[in-house]
Amino acid sequence: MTPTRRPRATGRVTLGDVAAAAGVSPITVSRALRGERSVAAELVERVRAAALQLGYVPDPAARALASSRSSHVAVLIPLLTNTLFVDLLEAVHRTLMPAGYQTLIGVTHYDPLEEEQLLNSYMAHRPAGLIVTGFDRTEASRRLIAASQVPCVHVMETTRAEGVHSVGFSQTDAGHAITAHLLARGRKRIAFVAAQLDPRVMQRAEGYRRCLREAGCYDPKLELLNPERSSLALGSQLFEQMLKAHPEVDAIFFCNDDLAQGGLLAALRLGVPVPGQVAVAGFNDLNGSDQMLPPLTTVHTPRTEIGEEAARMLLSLMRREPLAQTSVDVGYELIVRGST
Amino acid sequence: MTPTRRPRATGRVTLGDVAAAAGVSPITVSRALRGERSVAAELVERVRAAALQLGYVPDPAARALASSRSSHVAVLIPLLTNTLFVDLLEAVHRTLMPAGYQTLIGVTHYDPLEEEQLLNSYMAHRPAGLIVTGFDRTEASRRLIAASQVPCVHVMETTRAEGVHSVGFSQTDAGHAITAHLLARGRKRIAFVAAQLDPRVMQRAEGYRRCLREAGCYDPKLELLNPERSSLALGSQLFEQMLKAHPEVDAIFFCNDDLAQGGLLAALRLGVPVPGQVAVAGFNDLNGSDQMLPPLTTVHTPRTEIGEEAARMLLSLMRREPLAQTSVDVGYELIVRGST
DNA sequence: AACTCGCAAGATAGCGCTATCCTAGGCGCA
DNA sequence: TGCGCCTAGGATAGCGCTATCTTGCGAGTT
Repeated sequence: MTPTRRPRATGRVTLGDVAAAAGVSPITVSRALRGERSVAAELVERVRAAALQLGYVPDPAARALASSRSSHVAVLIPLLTNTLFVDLLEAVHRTLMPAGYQTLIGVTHYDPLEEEQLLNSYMAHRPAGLIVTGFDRTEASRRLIAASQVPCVHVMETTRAEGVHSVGFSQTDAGHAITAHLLARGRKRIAFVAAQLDPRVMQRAEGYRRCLREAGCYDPKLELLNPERSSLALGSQLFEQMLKAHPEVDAIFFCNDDLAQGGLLAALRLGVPVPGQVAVAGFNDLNGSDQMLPPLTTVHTPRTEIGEEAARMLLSLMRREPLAQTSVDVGYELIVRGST
Repeated sequence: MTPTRRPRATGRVTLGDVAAAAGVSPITVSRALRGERSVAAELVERVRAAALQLGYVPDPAARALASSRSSHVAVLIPLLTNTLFVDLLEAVHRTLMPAGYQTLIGVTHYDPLEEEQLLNSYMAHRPAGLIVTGFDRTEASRRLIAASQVPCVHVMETTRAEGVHSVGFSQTDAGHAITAHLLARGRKRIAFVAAQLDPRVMQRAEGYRRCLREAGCYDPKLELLNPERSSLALGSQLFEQMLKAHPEVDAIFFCNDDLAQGGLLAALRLGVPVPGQVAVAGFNDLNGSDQMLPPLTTVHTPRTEIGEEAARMLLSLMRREPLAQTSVDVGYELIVRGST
C-alpha cells in the first residue's frame, strides 16, 4: 500500500502524452511544435501528427511560467468609444490572433497616469508584446517599457528616434493638406475647431497654422479649442458658437469627424448653407461622414493599415526577425466630398 | 567548486521573498493575500505589509498553472464596430479590472461557428469566467461551456432556464413598446425595416408584429428585412426603397439607430417631412441620435447597466458566492424625440 | 589515429504559485 | 483522563512547460 497521493487530475492532454505517442522525449515535442530548427524534419512530422491525433493544445500558463513570456499582447488605446481606435484594435486583433497571440486591451482615456497604471498592471503578465498610442506618456512609463525589454510598437504617429518602432502618418501634414484644400477652394477665413486636444489634435492644429501662415491669412482668433470630449453634440454647439463670434468665417476645419458631423447638422438646423456660406471639413473619415448632408470632406486615416502593419511589425520583433524599417509611414488620403 | 547551474534569474519578487520578510511560510503568504479565512488577522496584516514593502506582484501565469484557473475573463461579442457592444464591453472591463481580472475580447461577427472556434481557443487559457451574447450558439459551444465548469453569464437577453445566468431585457417587449408608441401617435401603416437580422433583431420584429396584430393593422408587406450589415448608408437606401414600394407608409420602425439615422438623412435629402409624412423610430439610442434632424425617437438600451451587472454577477459566481437571482432584467426606456 | 567541433536529442531542474496532506495544539464531552 | 474533532499553519509535491546542461555520434583536422 503506497501512501496514495493521487496526482491532480486535470484531464488535459500534455506534452508528455504527445511525446509518448510519438516515441520521443517531451522536450523534443516542445521544440518540434515551436518550430525550433534543431529537430529533424521527420521527427517534426511525427510529433505534429501525434499532437493533432490527441488534440493537444499547449497550456499558455505553463508556457508563460517556464519561459517568462506570455502569449499576450497588450494594446493601449485612448478610448473605446472612438471608432478610430476600435478599427485599429480590430485590425491588430485580426492579425495577431492567427499567430497565436491574445490581445489584451487597455483604455487610457488620454491620461498618461492612467496609462502608467495600466502598464504596471499589464507588465505583471509578462506580455510578449506591446502596442501603444502615440508618444505622449510619463517618463516612468517610458522607463518601464524600456526596462522590460518587451517589444513595443507605437501607433498613429511616427518618429525617427533610434530604437523606437512606430507606424502612423504625419498628423501635421494631414492637417496642412486639408487646410490647403480649403484655401484652394477660395476660402480665406478658415476656422479650426477642436475638442479633446490630445497631442494628435494639436499636431493637426500645427499643420493648419503652418498652412495659413504660408498663405498669409492665419488668424489666431479663428481657433476654437475645447478640452471636453469630442461628440456630435459638442460639434453642433461649437459650430454655432464659432459662427456667432465670427460670422465672416467661410470655412471650418473640425479636428475630428464627429464634431464635423455635429457641425453639419447644426448648419442644417440653423439654415446655414454648406458649402455656400461655410465649407466644412473633418478628420478621420468616420462612419456616416459620407452620408451627411452634404457629404463631409475629410481626411481618411488608414487605421486598419496601421493596425495590421503594427501587428506585423510586432510579430517580427517578437520572433526576433530582422525588420526592414523601424518606422512606417502609411500616409493619409484627402477625401473631397460635397461639404467643401 | 559546485558544478554551477545558476537558477534562472528573473529578478522578480516572489511569494517566498514576502514569506521570508514576514517570517512565515510561503503558503501562508499565499493564503493571506488571497483572503482565505484560515489565517489569523494579525498574520494577514504582517504579510500585507511585507508584500507592499517589497512591491510584490503575484504572477498570473504561476497562479494559473498551479490552480488551473486564470485571471482572465473572456467576453464574446458579435461586433466591435457597433457602439452598443463597445459600451457593454467598457462597462464589463471597468467592473472586472479592479477585482484583478483581465478582459479577453472575442469578436464573433454574429457567426456561431466563429464563436465556437473562439471558445475552443479561449478555453485553453482556462478563463476564470465567460460572458457571451445571447443564446444563439452551436450545440458544441453549449456543451463546451457546460463541460468546462467555467462560470458564464449571458447578456442582452434573459431566460428563466435552470442554471443559466443572464442579464438583459426583453427585446420583444421593447419592440412592442415602440410600435405601440407609433400607434399612439395615430400611425396606421407602420413599417419595420431591419438589417443584420440577428436573433435580437428578430425578437424586436416579433414585438412589432404582436403589437400590430393586437391593433388589427399588421401587414407583412410592410416588413423589409435585409441580411446585410447595418449601417447609415444601408438605412438611407432602405428608407428610399420602402417609400417607393409603399408610399402610404406613415411610420417606420428601424431595428437599429444607425439605420434610422440613415433613414432620417435620406428623408432630408428627398424632402420627405419627418414626422409630418413619416414618423421614424430607431432602437438602441446610439451616439448622435439626439442630434439628428429631427432628433430620433428610440429605445434606450441600458448596455452600461447590463455590462456592470453581468460583471458583478460573474464576480459572485467566480467567488462562489450565493446569487440573489440567476437572471436580471434591467428593462429599457422609450425615448420620445422629434422624429415621431 | 587522436582530437576537436558541431549538432541532434535527452536528462534535469526549475518557473512561482496552490492543492493536498500532515501535524500540533486547543476544545468539548463523556 | 481520554477520545474525537476542529483549526491554524507548515511540508510536500506538483501544475505543464522550457532553459540549461549533458551526451552521443559522425564529420572535419592535423
